[in-house]
Amino acid sequence: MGRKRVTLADVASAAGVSGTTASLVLSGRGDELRISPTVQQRVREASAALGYRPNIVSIGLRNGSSRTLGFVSDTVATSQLAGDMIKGALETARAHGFMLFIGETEGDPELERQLLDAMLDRQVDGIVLASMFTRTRPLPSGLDQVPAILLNALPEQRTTSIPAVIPDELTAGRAAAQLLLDAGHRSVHLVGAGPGEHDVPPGTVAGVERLAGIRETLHAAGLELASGHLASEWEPRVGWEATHRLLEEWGPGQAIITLNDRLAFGAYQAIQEARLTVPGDVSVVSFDDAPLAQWLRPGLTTFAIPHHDLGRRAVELLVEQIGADGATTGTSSEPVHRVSMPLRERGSVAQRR
Amino acid sequence: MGRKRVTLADVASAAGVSGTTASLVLSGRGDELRISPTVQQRVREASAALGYRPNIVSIGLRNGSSRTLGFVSDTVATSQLAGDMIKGALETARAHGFMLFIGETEGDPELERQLLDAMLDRQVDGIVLASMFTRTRPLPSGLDQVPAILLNALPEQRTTSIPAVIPDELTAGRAAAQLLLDAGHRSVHLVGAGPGEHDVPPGTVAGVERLAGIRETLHAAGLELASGHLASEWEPRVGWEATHRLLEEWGPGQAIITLNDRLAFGAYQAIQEARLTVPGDVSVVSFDDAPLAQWLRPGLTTFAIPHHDLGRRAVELLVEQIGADGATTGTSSEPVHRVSMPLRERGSVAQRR
DNA sequence: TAGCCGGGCTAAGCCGATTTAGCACCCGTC
DNA sequence: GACGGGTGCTAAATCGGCTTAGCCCGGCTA
Repeated sequence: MGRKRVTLADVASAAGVSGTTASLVLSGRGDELRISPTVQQRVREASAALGYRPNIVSIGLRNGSSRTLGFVSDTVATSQLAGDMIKGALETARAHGFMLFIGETEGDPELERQLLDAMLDRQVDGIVLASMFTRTRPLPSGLDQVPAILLNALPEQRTTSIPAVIPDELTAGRAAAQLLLDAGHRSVHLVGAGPGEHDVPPGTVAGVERLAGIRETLHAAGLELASGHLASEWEPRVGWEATHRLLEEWGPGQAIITLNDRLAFGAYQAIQEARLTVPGDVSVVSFDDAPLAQWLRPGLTTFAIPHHDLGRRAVELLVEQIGADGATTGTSSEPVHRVSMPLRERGSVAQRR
Repeated sequence: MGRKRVTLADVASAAGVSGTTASLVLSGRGDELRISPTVQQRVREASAALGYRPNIVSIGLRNGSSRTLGFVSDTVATSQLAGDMIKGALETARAHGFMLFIGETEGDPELERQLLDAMLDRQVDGIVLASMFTRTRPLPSGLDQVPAILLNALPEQRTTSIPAVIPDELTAGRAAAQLLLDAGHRSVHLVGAGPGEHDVPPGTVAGVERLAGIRETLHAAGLELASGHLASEWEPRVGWEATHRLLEEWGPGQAIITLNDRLAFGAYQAIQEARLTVPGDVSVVSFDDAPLAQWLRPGLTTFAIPHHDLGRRAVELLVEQIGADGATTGTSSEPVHRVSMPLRERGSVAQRR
C-alpha cells in the first residue's frame, strides 16, 4: 500500500525527455510530430519499465470527460431480474471503455436527487435512469446537463426529448393469447388484471400493454376473456387464490394467462392441490421468465423480460449520444425503443383435448 | 444539454472576489482567514444563485482522493441473492460519501485484471473484491496500491494482510443440526454433501463449514448423519432425486437438511409426489433464505446468508482503512470477519411424532 | 553571409479546485 | 515620518495530463 503511482513526469525524467515528448509518444502522435525513433523507443521502454498508466481523472479534467456513466435505479435487490439488466449495462459500458456508477433510490425522490448530484459532481458523461418494473415516471431536474436515457420507464411528460428503452409488452401480450388460440383453447382466463380494458393495477405499463395485447388478439378471434382477476400485488398467494376460485367455478380444461411468474407459481400450487395437472388439465402461460419458471414442474412457458438486452440497448444509445459530443443534439431520432420479449416454451401449454 | 457547469471561478467573478476567497468562504474557512462577513455573504449568495457545485474530480486530483470505491464481483446477475450484497455495499458507501464502481468478471482473471486497472486508472480509493458464493480465491496483483477487502471470499495465500468478510457458516451448520435435535429428531439426512467429512463439492467454503458444523453437533449428541448425498450442483433436480431415493429407502418420519434452498425446493416436490407432507411426515431445514423460501407452502425454515450485512460490513471496514489515510497500515486487526447467519423459522420443521 | 526552411524537441498554459505565502492598506506609536 | 502590527484579501504553485505555440539548430538557397 501507499506505493505512489507512476506519473507521466516520472516516465519523462526516466527517459530524459520533457513531459510533452513523453505524452506525444505515448499517445501515438510521435511520428506525426516528428519525434525521433530513438527517443520514442526510450520513452516506451521507460514507460513499460515503470509500469506507467495514465491517470484518467487528470485527462478527464483537461478535456471534460470522465469515461464514466451513472446508472440510477429504483431497486436493485428485490428483483432477481434486475441483475441481468445491470449486467447488460455493465458489459456494454465496458465494451465502450466506460465504467458505471450504480445507485439505488428505493423510490425516494430525495435520495434520487442526491445520487444524481453525487454522480454529476463526479462528472459522469451520461445517466441511465432505470426502473425495475416498467412504469411512467417524472423526470428529475439536472438531466439536461448530460445525455440521459430512461430504462424500463417512460417519461411522465411526453414533451421531453429524453429517449426511453422498454420491453415490447404489447407484442408479447398478443403472442401469449395467440399461443393459446393456436393450441385450440377458447376459454382463456387472466390472473393479475382484467377482464375489462381498464382493470389494471395503477402505474404499471406492463399490465396495461399486456392486457391490451391479449384482448386485442382474442377480439380478432371473436372471443373475450372468460374471466379476469385484478390484483395490485402479483404475488404467489394471489395467484393461488385466483386459480383456486377459478377452478371451483369452471373446472378443468381451462387456459390461464398469469401476468407474471410468481402468480403462475401460485396457480401451479392451486392446480396441484385440486389434484389436477399442468398442462393436461390446465394450460398456463406467463410473463417475465424468472428463474423460478424453469424450476417448476413442468417448466413454465413464459415471455421473458429481456433484461440483459434492455440494459445493453440503453447504454448503447447513451454512448452513441455521448459520442456525438453534444454537437448535434438530434442524434437520437426515435424517442421510444422497444425491445422484443422472447418466448420460452417449456411445457405448460398443451393442445385442448 | 451542454449548459456548461458553474465553476468556482464563475462564482468568484460574480461575487467580485478572487477564486481563493470564494474557495475559503465555501469551505467554511472564511472566519478563520478573516474574510469579512459582507464578502462572505456575497460569495454565498453568488454561489446559491448560480447553483454552484464543486467539481469532485478536480478536488480529487489535487488531494489524491476520489471519494469512489471499486466493487468487483465474479457474478451479479445469476444469483438473486447478490443484489442484497451490492445493496448493502451501496448504502454504506453512500452513507460515507462514496460512490461505487461496479464490475463483473464472470470468473475470468483477464477480465478481472482489466476491471481493476480501469478502476485504479480512475483513482478509486479502495477495492472490494466480492464473490457470489463463499470460496477461496487467488489475489490479483495491484491490490497493494490501494486498500482492499475480500467479500464472501478468503485469500488462497494466507500470508496476505487483506482482510476478509464471510458468513459464519460453521455456527449456522451447528444451529441447523441443533434445531432438529431439539425437535426430537434422531434420523438426520443431508442433501448436497456428506455423509463423510470430506464429501464436499470442491472449492466451496460453505459446503465444508456447514457440513462440519452439522457433524460436530450430531457427534456431541452421540449421533451420525443417517445419510448424505454429495452433489456438485445444488439445483432443484438434485434435491428431487436425492429426496425421492431417500424416501423410498427410509420412509416418512425423517429430518432433512438441504444445503441450499433450491435443493429444498426439489425436496418439497419429491415429498409432495410421494403423497407426504412437510413438516408432518418430513422436516426440512435449509440454508440461504432465497426469495423462494417464503413462497413455498409451508414456508421453508432456513438460515439466511446475510448478504446485506456482508456488503455493509465490507464497505465499513474498507472506509475505516481509507480514513486512516494509509498512515498506519495496522488499522485492520482481525483479518477474517464472520457475519452471523440468522434463522428464518417458517414452519418446515415439526416435533418428531 | 543573411535568410529561410524544416527537423526535433520543449515551455507554458489550461482544466477546477486547494493552499501557502505574501501584498496593500490603515491605524497607532515613538 | 518611519515602523510595527493587524486586517482583508489575492497571486501563484500544485495535482497530472494534453496541447498550442515556438525555440534552437543545422543545412540549403540567394
